[in-house]
Formats: sequence, structure tokens, C-alpha cells
Amino acid sequence: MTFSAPRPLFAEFAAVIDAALDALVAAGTLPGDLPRHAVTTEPPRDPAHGDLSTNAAMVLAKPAGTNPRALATLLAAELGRDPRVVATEIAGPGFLNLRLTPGAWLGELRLIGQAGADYGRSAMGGGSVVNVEYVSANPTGPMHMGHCRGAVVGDALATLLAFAGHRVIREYYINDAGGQVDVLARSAHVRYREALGEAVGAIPEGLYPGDYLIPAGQALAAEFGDRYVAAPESEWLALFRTRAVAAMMAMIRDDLALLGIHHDVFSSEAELQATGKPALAEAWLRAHDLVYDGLLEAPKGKVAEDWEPVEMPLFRSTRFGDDQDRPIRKSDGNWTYFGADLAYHFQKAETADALVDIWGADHAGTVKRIRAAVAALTGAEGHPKPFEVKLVQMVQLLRDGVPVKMSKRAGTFVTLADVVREVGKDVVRFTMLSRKPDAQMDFDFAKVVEASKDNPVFYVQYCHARVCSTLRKASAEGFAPGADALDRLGDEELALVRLAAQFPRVIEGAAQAREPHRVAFYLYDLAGAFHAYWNLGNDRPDKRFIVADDQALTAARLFLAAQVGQVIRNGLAILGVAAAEEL
RNA sequence: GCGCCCGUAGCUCAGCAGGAUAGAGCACCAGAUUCCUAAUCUGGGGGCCAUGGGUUCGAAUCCCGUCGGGCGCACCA
Repeated sequence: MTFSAPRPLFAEFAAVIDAALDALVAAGTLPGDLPRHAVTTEPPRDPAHGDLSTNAAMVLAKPAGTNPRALATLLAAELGRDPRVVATEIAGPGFLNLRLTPGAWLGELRLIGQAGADYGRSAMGGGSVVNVEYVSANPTGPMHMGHCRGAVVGDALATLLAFAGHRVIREYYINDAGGQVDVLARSAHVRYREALGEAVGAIPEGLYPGDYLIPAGQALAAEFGDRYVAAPESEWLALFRTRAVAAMMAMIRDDLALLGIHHDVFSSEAELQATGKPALAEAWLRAHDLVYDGLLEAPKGKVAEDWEPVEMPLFRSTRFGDDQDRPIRKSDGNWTYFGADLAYHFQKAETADALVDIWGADHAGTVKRIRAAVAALTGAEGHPKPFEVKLVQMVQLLRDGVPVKMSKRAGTFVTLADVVREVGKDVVRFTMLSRKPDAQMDFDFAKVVEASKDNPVFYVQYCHARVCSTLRKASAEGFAPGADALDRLGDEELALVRLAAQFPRVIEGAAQAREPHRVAFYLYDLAGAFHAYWNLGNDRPDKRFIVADDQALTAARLFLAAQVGQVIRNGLAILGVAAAEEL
């Protein structure tokens, strides 16, 4: 993917600094082979320090055999030649601070206008393919709130990576091969008999009692009549399993659609096994002495009453950092979940340059073994495929501060569909993204829908709505945004531009760290700055966007407002949250 | 017992591949305002970044130990 728009300001100056370093190398004042990956170009924390700050002198001084301030002086002289740089200052231990002409920032504001929905889009990913696997909920029932966070985080991450220049595959792994789907099939059989008029009474212990299987039973009754009512299980189990899984997946897709989530690829574990992928993986691993027949260790930390040593094919995951070797087949010869999952990751790696899995924290214990498997299966040439497991921590549901009780056995879990219907897609998504994923979070129905500035979702959306309403009002009064007189903008306005100009940096940083929540926090900051600017107009009519007797100034301010709105819109698009035009 | 995650203001949380005086919102305190630029605004106090060591020019950030909370620990998925 090529992206030929002008570079955003921060990227531009990173290049300027790089070129200045090149000049120092050419002049012989700096060795040519210094690693520059640690050199940063960023806004100083304290705006009084200037517009841009680089740590280049501090990072490079030691390997260059000089001291930071001396190097900074040389670098400052070099950078001072850029016409956009009005001042250079050396500060603290060796920071080099730059002050830029207002024109440099106004140019960035114009760039936002030109790039529009593409502002912030980056070529960083270089078109490499990243497979993001997320949700992958078991196809035995509807989505519940336990799945929600991973679903939203994975989806936003996928969008973020695409925006940052990757080709992204959004994938869902259907666990349709284990004992649980047999239970599902038996449960469906009960509902099937029920649909044919049999009084089935309470759903037997060990089967899924949920009402959601009733339609599946009715569909089976409509399709097969009473053919399988009294038939032995062997005649209907596989059939009912296929039908029931398909019904559950249709339901899950509908649930996900409520959140705006759509996967590109649904991979079936059953199909994976049917096509012999785990066996191929096993053969390959055995050939490389990475699978052997051995005894499984006894479980740790639990009383193992019925523990007996059994010989099974074990994968040498300890060679790759796991705590013990893991079985890939059960003693009955069937694949373990891990045995199939290992083959599945191998399959994914065939079509992607990097893999990311989004898992719930309750699966944290299995991270090491799957990382080991990917390292083993893709690392034969010494270059294992980049693979990350991102864990999302638990969400506690609250209603007015009181925990919502959930019991799977009693069937009283809170479904995702219910929550989305109650509070809305945008609230669910933004809330799930307003905390770093590796920290636990509370989701309080009452707080999350509150329409006040204390609610970040509302705060950000209100910013966008405010921009829209300002533009509407201006239009009605005969004003339009325009970039002809941007030099009329003053310090307060430029502060807003500086913040908006950070969006491309935020995108790249968030994509690199695989942390979409950073975008949410940035949007909150930008919205805060916009609201603060807006409030200036309360006491000072000359600071309002519309200044009735000054056409040129109004056009420039409206242009600024429009671009802030654009950045908010672009950010919300990554989060999958609607940018409301009015509230 | 072991592994992983977390511990930052009274509360809820940020802190961007170690960087300058650790930030925001709520709550609290003090002012302003009843305007329609709108679900009020402005300012202020408040921190041994759980704790003890280590690494270095520099640590909330990296390493080790301790304490506290969460999740998990056969062939389940």
C-alpha cells in the first residue's frame, strides 16, 4: 500500500532530525554507525519548552564519545537552518527543544483538511499481513458479557492496524470439535423432541438448558420430522451437531453485528481435523524431535485423587519456555484442544506475516504453550513468525454500584445483546476501550449511559456534535470554513492545532504497542482542549468561532473547528464508535 | 506451591519502546455565573508512584525479593 500524501509534522521533523544527524556524520563530527532507533521526536511535556523536543543528543552522546550538551549544540546549529525552526534551546540533561513558526503548524492544519478521513493513516505497517484472531467464543450459546471486551478490543485493534498500514485478517476460530458440541447436539435433540410435542420437562443435568436452543429444535423438527425421535444417538449426533453449531454461529454473528463486528474468516476446528492438519503438524514435530511419547506430569497445586500416569504424545514446549510439556492427543487418541490449536496457528501463519490472538485472562495459563508451538512450527529457519497473545482482563458488571450476579448453571448470564440493547453499541465499545486491556474494569450500567461531561463517551461525542452544530449555525448565517486566512489564528488556536497534529503519532504508537485504548484517551484529551477553547468564548465573544463582523477570521476558526471534528471522527472510526452530528 | 496480570491523589484511571517540576476526571475547598457559546465556568489544596534492594547521567517505567488483589494450574474448551 502506498500513501503519497505529505508527511505529518512529527514524521517530517523526525526526518529533518535524521538528516541533520546525517550532516554531522558527513562532517565527521559523528560516527556513521550509531543506532538511531532510540531517538525520539515528540512534543515536550511542558509546552513552555517549545514545540518539539528530541533526545538525540542524550542518546547518541555516549556511543559517539562526546557529551550530550556538546552534541546538542552541533545538532542545534544544523537544525537551525530549517526555515520552519525559529529557535533552538538546549535544556536539562541534553534535550534539544525546537520552536517552530506558526506557519509550520498551520500547514499541518491544512494537511488535515486535505487528507480528511485519511489524516493519521500511516504506511508504517508496510502492507504486511497481520492476522488478528478475536472472540472465538464457543458455539454453544449466545455471546455474553464475558466475551465483550475481547471482541471490542480485537475489532478496534484490527481497524487500528489497518489504518497504520497493515493488511489485516479478522479471524474467528470455531471450537466445534470437542465434547461440548456433543453436549450441544444432545441438548438440541431434547428441544427437537419438545418441538414435536413431547413433554420433555426440565432439561437434564449436564445439558444446556438455555431457551436459545428452542428455535434450533424447531428447525430440526421442521427439517426431519420425527425421524430421529427414537433413533439411537449414533444416527443423529453428528447431524444435529452440525445443525446446532450452525444455528449457534448464526446467533453469534448476529450478536457481533450488534457491536459492528464482522470477521473475514471463520475457521472450523472440526474441518481442521477432518483435513488432517493436526496429524501433519504432529508428523512434522516428531520429525524434528519436538513431540515424543511420554508421561504427563501430575497436576500442580491440586489434590489429584484419581491421578494416574498415562503415556501420551507430548510437545516439548519446555524447550520454548513453558513449564511442562503438553499433550497434543488424549489417551483415547483424539486431539486435545491444544493439539488442534497448534495446527490451527500453523495454518494461520501460512497466510500472515504476524499473528495476534486476543484472549480472555482466564486463558492466561495456556499462553506459554501456544507461544512455544508457534515458535517451534514457524521457527525452523531461525525466524519464528511474530506472534503475540493479548490478554484482556475480566469485566465486572455493576448496576448502580451493585455487582450483577451471573451463574452459568442457572442460565442467568447477561447476554451481550441485552447490554447493547440497553446502553447502545457506542457506549459499550467506547467503555471497553477506555481502559488498558491488562487491567480489570468495572462496567456500571448507570454510569455508562450518563449524559454528562463526567462520561468520556459522551464528552468525546459531544465535542464532535458541537463542531457540527457550529458549522451548521455558521452556514445558516452565511459563513463557511476557509483556509485563506489561517494566519489570523492566535496562540490559543495553535495550541489546539498542536494537539490535533499529534493524532498520527498516537496512531503509530498505539498500533505498534497493539493498544487501541490509547486512541480513546487521546480523543478525550483533544475533546477536552476543544471544550476549553469553546469556553473561552463565554466571557470573550472575540474568541468565539463566529465573529459576525470578521469574515476572514470566522472562516479560519471554522476551518480549525472542522479539522478538530475531522480528527475526532477519524479516531472514533478506529474505535468503531459513531461520530454523532447532534446529541 | 507454581505461572500470568494488576498495585500511581480520598475514589476511578492515564503516563506514549527510562527522560525535564508524575497528569486527568470525580470528590473536596474558594470564587464566577442564571448567560443560552448549550448536559455551567475559573482557580486551589491533595502523591515516599505498594514496599526493600539493584542497573545508570537519569527509574512510576527495566531486573530481583517481599506484601496485597485478580485469573489460572491434568487428557476440559
